[in-house]
Amino acid sequence: MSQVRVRFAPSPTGFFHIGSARTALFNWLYARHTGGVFILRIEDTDKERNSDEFLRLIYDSMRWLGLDWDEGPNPDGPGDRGAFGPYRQSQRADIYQAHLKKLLEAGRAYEKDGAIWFKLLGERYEVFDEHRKKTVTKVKSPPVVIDDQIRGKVERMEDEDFVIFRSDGNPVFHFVNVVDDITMKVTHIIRGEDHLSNTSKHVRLYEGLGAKCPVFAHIPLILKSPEMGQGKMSKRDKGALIEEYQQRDFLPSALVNYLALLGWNGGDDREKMPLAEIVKLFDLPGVNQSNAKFDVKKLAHMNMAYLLELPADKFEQLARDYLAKQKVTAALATEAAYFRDVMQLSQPKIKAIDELPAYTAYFWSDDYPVDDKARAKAVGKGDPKSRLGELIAAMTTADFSSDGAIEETIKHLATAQTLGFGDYQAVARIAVTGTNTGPSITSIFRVLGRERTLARLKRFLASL
RNA sequence: GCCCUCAUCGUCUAUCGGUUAGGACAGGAGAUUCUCAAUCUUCAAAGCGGGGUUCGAUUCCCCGUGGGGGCACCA
Repeated sequence: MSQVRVRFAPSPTGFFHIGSARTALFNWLYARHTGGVFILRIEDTDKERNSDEFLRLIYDSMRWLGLDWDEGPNPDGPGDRGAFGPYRQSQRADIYQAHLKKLLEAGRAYEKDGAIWFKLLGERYEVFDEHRKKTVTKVKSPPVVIDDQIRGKVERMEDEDFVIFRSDGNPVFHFVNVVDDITMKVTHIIRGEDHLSNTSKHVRLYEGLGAKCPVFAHIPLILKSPEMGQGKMSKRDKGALIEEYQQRDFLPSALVNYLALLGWNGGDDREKMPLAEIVKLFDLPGVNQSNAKFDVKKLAHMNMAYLLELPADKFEQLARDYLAKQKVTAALATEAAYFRDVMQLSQPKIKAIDELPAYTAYFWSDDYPVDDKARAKAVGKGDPKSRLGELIAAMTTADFSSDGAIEETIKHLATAQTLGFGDYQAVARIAVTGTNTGPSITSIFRVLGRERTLARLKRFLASL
């Protein structure tokens, strides 16, 4: 069998969202699985709504997700890669004209009301359409049968001629889509189920143009999560844009893994899988038929799982970039070793990189926010003044070289006062971090060092 | 309104006629522990309804119901 050629064909008329990303991913996975070709085609025939900004966003999002294309526009400059270009519809006008000419000559297209219509084969009759409140011309023809790789056989009646060139001279989606797929030799069309009803038109166009139909595979749609409401996920929904996850520095590998699982499974219970494994297992029969609701929580969990196993130096770099982006300059100004220590404490504790600025604030400056509720709670029980006093005394001479040493010192102190470690931990934590959450108090002491730890403990004691 | 499509825990899903209906996220409880996470153990949680077919249906068929999509000189 000849090589698989699939395409992802977005139009730069809006933000790049989760649904588009998943369609792109499934096409990419199928190409990689079969050793085929993945084509990126830009459907920018709608001049009114196109923008370069959105085009840029498509390139950026695709590259961020790691969905590299074998053929398509060159995102970094003019020109294309691939032998079947150009890959932007706005540059293919002559190709559409040539195909239109073919249809015209074959008597399969005609002009009416300034537009050009595709002519279906069969006996014509007039009927009044109640819903549209007008008389329409119908054509008697056998139903179109689509043999869909995911849906099975789908029958649909296509019984009205339809416009292929608007009166302004521009071709419509159905026409350019089919012409491009023919001329780019696309073998498998993997796209959202929202196109299933259009497919009968496309099949007729293939026939009209004397081309063989590709294999169709209509994948289920991604719906809003229950919190978002009802219906198909749209660009307006919160959490629907790829850009958002990119800005929050989610790990693309986690997002890709999550997206792959939305409507597909590899046949067993495994969910978290390396991309290579997904590529190996991915196939069209493994794709579900029912729509899936997007679950932000599960995505967050996936991201955490990937974050946890990230090599420390990668995490550190990611953190540095994010903190720079968020203009947390105090963090970037710290010594490399100190920065690394803080990151080592943070990596196992946070779920996403964007928690980092708040999670680590007290490491960068002595002027950090204090959680009043946590403060009241920590100070409200026992004898915080005495505990702080004892702690200051003990820490003045303590060994700060390891967590264990600090822990020993505090435990020793606690035993001497017939108290527990916790009696010191709570008040120490609020004193040096301003919060009641975070890494272990011993490691916070160690990383902050004796000077800062003592200064903060004293400052807090004085405020009581 | 017409056409297409889908239907298992709250959510994502496994099961390809015979299972104590499994896993994951979220939720509850517990363990661990210096807090919070993580981790481990554990609990609760599902076959939309009605007809068939069959010795036997979550699984196959039909009818409802419900969800989703499409019906443009948008893509």
